[in-house]
This record gives sequence, C-alpha cells and structure tokens, in this order.
Amino acid sequence: MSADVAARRGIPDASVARLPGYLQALTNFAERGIGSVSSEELATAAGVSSAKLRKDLSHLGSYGVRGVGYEVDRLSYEISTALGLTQDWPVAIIGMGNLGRALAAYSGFATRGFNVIAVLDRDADLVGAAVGEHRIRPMGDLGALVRDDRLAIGVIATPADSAQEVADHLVSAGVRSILNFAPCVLDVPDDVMVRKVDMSTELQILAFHEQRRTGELDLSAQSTVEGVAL
Amino acid sequence: MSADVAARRGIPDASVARLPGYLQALTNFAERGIGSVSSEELATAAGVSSAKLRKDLSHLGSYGVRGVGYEVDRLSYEISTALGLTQDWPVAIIGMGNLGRALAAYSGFATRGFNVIAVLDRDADLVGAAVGEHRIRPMGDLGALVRDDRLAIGVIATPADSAQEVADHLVSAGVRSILNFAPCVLDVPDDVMVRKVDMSTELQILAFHEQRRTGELDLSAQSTVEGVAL
DNA sequence: TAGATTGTTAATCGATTAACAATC
DNA sequence: TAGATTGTTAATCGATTAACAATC
Repeated sequence: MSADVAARRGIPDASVARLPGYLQALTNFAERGIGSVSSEELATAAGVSSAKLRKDLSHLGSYGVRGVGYEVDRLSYEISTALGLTQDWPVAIIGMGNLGRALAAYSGFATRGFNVIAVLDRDADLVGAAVGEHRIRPMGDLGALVRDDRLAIGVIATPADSAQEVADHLVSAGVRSILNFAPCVLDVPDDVMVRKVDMSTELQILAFHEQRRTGELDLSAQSTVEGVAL
Repeated sequence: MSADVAARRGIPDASVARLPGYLQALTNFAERGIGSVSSEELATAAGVSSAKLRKDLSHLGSYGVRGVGYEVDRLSYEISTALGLTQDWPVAIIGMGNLGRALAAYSGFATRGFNVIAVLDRDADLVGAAVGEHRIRPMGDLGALVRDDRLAIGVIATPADSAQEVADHLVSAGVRSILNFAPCVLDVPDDVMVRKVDMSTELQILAFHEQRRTGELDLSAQSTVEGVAL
C-alpha cells in the first residue's frame, strides 16, 4: 500500500481537529505576504509545538522541503484538500432565536467555504420572516434542500428541548453531519456525525480551574496538616 | 496522603471536560423526578460508556452505593462542588456585534451559575447603548469590574483582528480565565487559561468526515488497483 | 560542503476499556 | 443470602514528545 493511501486512510482525530488551525495560521501568513514558513514558525502561530505540527502534517503527505520549510500556498492547498474544502459546503441553520440569527449573520462561514443556503424554524409563526438575505423556511423544506441543493450539514441552534426533534428531522431528510449548539446529547444513527459547541460547558471548565486557583492556599494548608499527621 | 486530597489534586483534563455533561444529565433526571440512577443509566444519558463514567466519578470521591447506584441530588451536589459551581461566577462579554449580543441575551448562562455582570466594547460609538438590561461599557472599566465585582471570567466575542488587544486588556486588568469566540490564537501568560469556541473549525471537521464518506468509493477502487499492482 | 529543517522513529505519557473483587 | 452495581485494577490503545537520520 502506498504511503499516500495509508495517509488518506486514517488521519488521527486529534490531528484532523488541529488542521483548521494550521490553515488559519497559513492564511494569515499569506495575507502578510509571507511565502514560506518553517514548522517552528507555523507551530508558534497555531499555538502548538513544532514536533506536533510535523507529526500532524506527516499524515497528509510530505509537502515540506528539508532545510527550507513549507511553501505557504502549497501547504494551504494540501490541508484544504485534506479537509474537503476545495468545494463549498451548503449549510442550513435551524432555530431562529438570538443565537440562530447571530450565526446566520456571521460572515466567517462564507470565507471558509461554508454557504448558508437556508434558515429554518419549526415555529409556523416565524416562517416567512426575513433574516438577513434569507426568509425563514419550514422544517418540511429539509428534504428538498438535501435533494436539490446537496445540503449536507445542519446547524442546530434551538433550545435543548427541541434539539432532538430537529436532529430526527435532519437525519430522516438525509443530513449526516450536524453541528449542535443546544446543550444536550443527541441520539442519532452511527453513520451520523455530531459535533457539539457548548458555551456553558466551556465556562464550567474555566470555573473549575479558576476555583482551583483560589483554592490552592487551602490545599497547601491541608497537606501541611497531613505532613504532621504522618 | 488521603484519597480525598489525591482526588482533588489531579482530576484529568478529559474527566473535567465531561463533568458538565454529567451534571446536565443529572439535572434532567431530577426534573423528571428520578431520585436514583445507575452508572449505566447516567452514562447513556450523557452519551458516554458506563466504565468511563465510573472512572471519571472515581476522581471526585466515592459517592455511589454498590448494588444500588447514585443518588441524583447528592451526585449533582458533588459535581457542582468539584466544578466550583456552588458560587456564582461574574462574567463580562467583550465585543457587542451580532455574536456578543446573542451571548448577552443567552439565558443558559444564568441557569448554570454564570452572571453576565457587564458587556463592553472598545468602540466609543457603541458605549452607552443598551443591550438587554445592560449598557455597553468602555474597556477602561475592566479594572474596576475585577476589583469591585470580582470579575474572573472574560468572554471575547470580537472579530479576530481585535481579539488579542482585548485579551491583553483582560489580562492586565487581572482576568485569568478567558473564553475566546474569535477565530485566532491568543498569546497570554502561562497562568491565564484560554478556552476557545470556534464554529468554523467545527464545520471544517464535519466537512472532513463528510468528504471521506463520499470519497469512500474512489478509495476502494484505488486499493483494488494496488492489489493488482502487487 | 556546511547549515538548516523536515519526516520519522522510539519512548513516554495519558486516556480508554474490560473485567472483576468489593460490597451494598 | 442472592442479585446488582460500584470502584478499582490491569491491559490496551492512542496521542505527545524528544531526538535524530535523512536530505535539501
């Protein structure tokens, strides 16, 4: 088996998750007119170690030049290809509350190859209302969006209590990639991939570390007591 | 050293990151009037394996009853305590664009022990404008917020190009926990913790898997060719 | 050629999993 | 006591890191 096929087979999840960061850093270099970078420079810009970067890139193939570094444009292209970003991906956002509207207005999607082709809500009263350039469509339109517009990715921006229902809708319409902003676990078939974004979870993780910080004095006091007990 | 102190010392990062999910599932059980759960039930609700759940909980202490399970209220309390959620955490959101406004309006914060005490923007034209119950404050207020209101967590909701400046501001004001929604790496001192939420990254990871799915036919064709070449 | 930097190897580390003794 | 389920152990797996041979 060629190295190329081996590489394309199994890029570790942890590596895949870092590729977007490398791509972003490369884009910054390109914008600053920098044509070539070393693993050390790129790693620093992406916030990882150079060893990790090189290991990650080695899963894609061998696109650097020893003694020189990586050509920014070339590496950007290779990572984009690996991530499947040479094509545009049609995206639908479901749930037009505050968050859904903010996501629909977010310009960062388009610049990264994601096209918001539709916004939907299950609330009939909202259907037809304008959100930016879109009009809110009913959930029943999902099937047509998958069939006619190759919709492949659904973004759930509803409250937790309707997220599962929306997910079921997406799955039965044929969507197999879901980005879930609702703070709940979704039950989907094995071949459907769900990624979750949860701000409350992130804040709670920060709180854990913040608490540990302020609790450090107490802990050291406790271990002193134990030292005595020993 | 007692098991208790050992537990409090080093809860693995991966376990900490799952605790909020367990807490959420427990809250759901409590709302449904369920007073006791097994590791199997709780794990299913949280979307993990029961072995992983028990291992995670073992880092907190021993709060289950063999042959019976876990008392929902008790375990909720213990996880809340471990995460530092017995107190309310004052939070400030910086950057009052679409996303910042959506986050400020998000009710999920308050219910989980996070209090948005201020919203800020570096744009002088926005300062003073109303956002829900808040008025937008200038960046210069950060110091006072840390001093007088115990602000400990900052949420950056600005575009990427001003995120580093905002981070520097937060750090010099004394904030050491940052949730970053801007798609960029922040350079902060070692004792400052940054967590990042990036929807574009998540979509790109979904795109990778979506592409692999549709590319599967080509790959199997290729390995057939290789089989012949062998 | 000498200097630099990649791509890879091997060692280490941490996380996951399965299995089961402990015990309610 | 018998049945059930926890908490822990030990094995496995995957990810990270350091070091360096390959090579531009």
